[in-house]
Amino acid sequence: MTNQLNTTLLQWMQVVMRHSMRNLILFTKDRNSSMAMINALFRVHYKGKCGVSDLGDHLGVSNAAASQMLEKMVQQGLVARIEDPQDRRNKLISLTPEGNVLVRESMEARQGWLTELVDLLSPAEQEQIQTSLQLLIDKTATLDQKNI
Amino acid sequence: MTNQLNTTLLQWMQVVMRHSMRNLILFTKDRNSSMAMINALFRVHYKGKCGVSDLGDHLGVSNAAASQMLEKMVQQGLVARIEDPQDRRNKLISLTPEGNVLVRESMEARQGWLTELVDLLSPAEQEQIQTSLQLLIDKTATLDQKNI
DNA sequence: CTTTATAGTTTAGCGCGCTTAACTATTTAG
DNA sequence: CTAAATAGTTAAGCGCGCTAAACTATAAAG
Repeated sequence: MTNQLNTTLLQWMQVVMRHSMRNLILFTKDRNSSMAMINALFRVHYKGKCGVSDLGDHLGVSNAAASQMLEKMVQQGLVARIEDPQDRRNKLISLTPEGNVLVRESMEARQGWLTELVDLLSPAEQEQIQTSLQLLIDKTATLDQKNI
Repeated sequence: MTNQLNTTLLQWMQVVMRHSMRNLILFTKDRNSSMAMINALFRVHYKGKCGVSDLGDHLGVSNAAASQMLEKMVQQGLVARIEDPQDRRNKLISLTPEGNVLVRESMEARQGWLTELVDLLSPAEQEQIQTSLQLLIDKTATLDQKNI
């Protein structure tokens, strides 16, 4: 808990936050989007198909709000909303190609400083960090499998 | 640009995003705050004293909007707003102790999964990652000094 | 000094996103 | 077959945060 790596991770998150958050906010403004929409896109991107209320729960809003937001996103062509053949009360939300593009672009919008950062590192340093991050990514994946 | 580390960093950012963003959104709701406020707090936390319009520029809103937001934050006791003795047209925004607490808590709100993640790592792995992240943090600091 | 520029505040008005509540459609339970 | 439960949509209303514009106060320039 008072682990040293924990502290370092938190510091690193602060650095990431400081550099990326502003870009993300400006990005959502630029694209007539919102934090909630981007977050929903990421959720669908990761989970695959989602229900309307499921997304609402995830964002901490009512299913009415989620339904309204998704209607907008459908009109913008970011997601598809099709009836679940198994249970026709459900709607399955999935990403369209445009939605996938927006997910990628929202990442790239925050990425600018990262390429500058990488340029400051020697090849050896890059390789070491590469290995470390890959480890974190893999371990997070196993963590996620437990927690659904 | 098509660097491998770059790709990995982007992947890692995606992981961080997926796990932290929802918590942050829920955190701002819980505290009667907003992404803009949290972002402003982080800016002041990092830069020290800021002007009103400076913060508005940073968030991509008018100085009127910034002034209104800061008025709210002053009332909430998150920031102090004092006249610059050097140029009395300026107001200097700084964090109060409460503001500092909120910065820290907003980090901790996103941290939950990180401690779980660390628990999955062996001491050797932890040390390697620790070193790598510290390197990233240090290099970012030198990067920031150039870009003000 | 007077003029112009700069920093911030205040006000009015507008649009957006949320909630509640009523409604439709489908499925499950009795 | 009817009643209850579940998933989603729609409509009305409300509050919040934004902008534009007018305003105050201070500083810099002519």
